[in-house]
Amino acid sequence: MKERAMMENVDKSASLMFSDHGLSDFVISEAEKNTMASSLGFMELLGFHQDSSPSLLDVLLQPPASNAMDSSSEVVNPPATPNSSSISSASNDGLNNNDDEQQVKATVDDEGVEKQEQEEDQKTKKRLKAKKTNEKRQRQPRVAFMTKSEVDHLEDGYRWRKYGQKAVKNSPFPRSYYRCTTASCNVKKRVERSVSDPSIVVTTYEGQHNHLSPVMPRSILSGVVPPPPAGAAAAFSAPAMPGPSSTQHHAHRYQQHSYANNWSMSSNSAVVPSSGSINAAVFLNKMRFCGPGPSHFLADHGLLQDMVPSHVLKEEE
DNA sequence: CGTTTTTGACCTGCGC
DNA sequence: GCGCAGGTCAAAAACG
Repeated sequence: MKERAMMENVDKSASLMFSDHGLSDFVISEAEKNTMASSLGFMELLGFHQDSSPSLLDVLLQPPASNAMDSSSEVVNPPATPNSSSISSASNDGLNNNDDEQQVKATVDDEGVEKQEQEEDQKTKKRLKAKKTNEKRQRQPRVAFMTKSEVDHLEDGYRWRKYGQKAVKNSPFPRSYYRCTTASCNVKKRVERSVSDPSIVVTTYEGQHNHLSPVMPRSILSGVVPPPPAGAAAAFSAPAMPGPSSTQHHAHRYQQHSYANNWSMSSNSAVVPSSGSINAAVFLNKMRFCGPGPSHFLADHGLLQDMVPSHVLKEEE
């Protein structure tokens, strides 16, 4: 049932993507902008677009402080997730009332408690040390895209390990945090559902894979794949179709996604037609060729055949 | 039994 | 300084 509904939605879907690779000229609808802003915390994008101030590249490459978070609104929706209780950190009152109990424990098991405290201290110090050594946590350029999908975690050819989930302000849907499971690869991605259209999954990649996709089909790996371009789009340096691997159980629910009917890419003017029938993995595979210059674009080797120039799309409308 | 997910706690940065 | 929201950690639970 749900799947059929999905299929019906596919063609009229308006998913969208933006990257830091030459997207200074990117065009999205008002509704999409709102969705993006609320879903991703890229509030700056709105201003950026309307004022035609700095390019998206500039926005995304800004120092962490400016675009890392969205803390603008004051409305707090009750999170609809089981772990929402994590927000209750402010309510220490009840805990403090246990002072008596704690004192008794202290007299009975003084040493144990002390040990525990010491351990916790050490843990905290460890954390602080680790963070100090990293100094200002460097935030990598990010790439976000929206995909119409029933499943939250879209298969993109890489293996991800979930390391966190948070309730998102103004959204009933939680945001999940994933890290690439490959050692020494610190690519992360965030996955959340769009507030305005729950059938849309917003995936934000951060960082750059330093390895090939573990489930990359040979046909894609061989020859066609040049070294990944620098920057966030390389996070998808070798995305794979959700092929006949162990990931197929995801794949069968992984709809054919269409992409923004208004999506453009700087001078390349590439737009994925809304009637397109490529899925996210293929789309990402295309993206990796959309580097700084036209040469990247032309390096498509046919993979971009279902992208059409924006003017063509407009004529069709 | 190894790997992944869940989830409460904690940290950081920002705005007021 | 405080509160809030985003992001991360890590122990425990769940899973294959």
